[in-house]
Amino acid sequence: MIFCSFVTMSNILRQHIEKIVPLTDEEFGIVLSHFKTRKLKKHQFLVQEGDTAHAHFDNFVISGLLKVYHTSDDGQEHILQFAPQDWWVADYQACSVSGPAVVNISCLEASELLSISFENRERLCDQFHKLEHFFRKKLNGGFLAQQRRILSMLNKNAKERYEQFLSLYPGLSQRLSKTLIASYLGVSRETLSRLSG
Amino acid sequence: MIFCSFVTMSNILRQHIEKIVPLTDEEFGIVLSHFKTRKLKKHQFLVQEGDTAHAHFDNFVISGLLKVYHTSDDGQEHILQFAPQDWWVADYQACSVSGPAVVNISCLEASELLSISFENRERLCDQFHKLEHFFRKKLNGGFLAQQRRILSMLNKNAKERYEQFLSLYPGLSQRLSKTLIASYLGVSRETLSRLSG
DNA sequence: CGCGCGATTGAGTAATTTCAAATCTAGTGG
DNA sequence: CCACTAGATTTGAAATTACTCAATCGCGCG
Repeated sequence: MIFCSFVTMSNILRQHIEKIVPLTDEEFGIVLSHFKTRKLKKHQFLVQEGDTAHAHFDNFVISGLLKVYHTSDDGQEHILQFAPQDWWVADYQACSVSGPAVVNISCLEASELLSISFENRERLCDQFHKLEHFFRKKLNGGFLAQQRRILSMLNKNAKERYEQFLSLYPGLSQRLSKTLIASYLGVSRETLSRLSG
Repeated sequence: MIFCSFVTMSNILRQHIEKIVPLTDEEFGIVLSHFKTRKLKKHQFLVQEGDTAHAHFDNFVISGLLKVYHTSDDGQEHILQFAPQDWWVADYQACSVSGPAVVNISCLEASELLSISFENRERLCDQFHKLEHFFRKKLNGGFLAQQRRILSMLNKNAKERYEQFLSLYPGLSQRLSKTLIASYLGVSRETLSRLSG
């Protein structure tokens, strides 16, 4: 695993934002100053259920892969989201309620992030209309993805959902164990195994 | 069914927005000028799958009740959202892709709406930072609700999902047939019937 | 080789669906 | 007031789907 330099990470973030809103050098400098870099190893936690500090609230993934999940009383993991490079990942629940985290976020691969606290993100949105626009557009994309997922859970059986997952995220499926995909799709790993053949 | 006057409808919208961002009279006047009122009867469609016009893209429900749903090939309805008074309802998919509508939206009760076109909404967001903020916050709430719903589909069995629905939306459940609730929860109406007893 | 981990397979069980029939309920007209 | 109808709900029974638990397989690695 090769790590990026700070300059490289900054450039990746800038390009990502500028797909939606253009920024001057000065503006981007200010934006960037609100972020911190983080490097996490495989299996390390970004957020654990019950955490009360939101210093690393919203996270842009430069490299690596994370999972957002909830553990039910019987110990089963239910995956809400995978977050590969170029995605944002957060405990979105904690943001509005600003109580303790209700989900876990951990690394499936060693990962590099640019993290921003909840307060800093809101400050940026206040200060730069452009950034409020950027975050709204991003959120809109996430909303649509979730809506599609809900529809596929209402609509499709396990096999169809699996095929849809493979075609939606072809690169991702190779980096995930079938067990992980199963707990994203909402089926047992045994059932998924019987489907693939 | 008693209809509201235009002034009453305006006030409801203003109060709704001002829960998040304060507005001057002048600002609200401009905002309001981007909306149109609509009255729809029970069973009438706001959006039908395949519609290409987005003149009534985003809709604030003053009174009544609507459902957003998708019909699968075998004719089954799958409900993505119910929209009672004080909620927003849109074919969110159509907004980003701006292609034809992929869902149906129809009235379960006679309804009064304040509708805004996609273009007008984006114009408002451009013109007033406050409104971009407002819509981001609203979207965030919707995102969280969807995330909770996904989790409950991964997490809970039919009975638990039903009980959660009843406790989350106590007022709504009385206005909905069990068939409708079933197709929101993703179970057959027969199964839901067996659970309630 | 032998260990560990993920994936697969088998068998029995539980939950849900499907299709059909019966019941209930609200509204209508005689 | 009563009969009648349409729609929604409930119930029954068989079929399907997915789950659980246990055993086995396959593979990379020390």
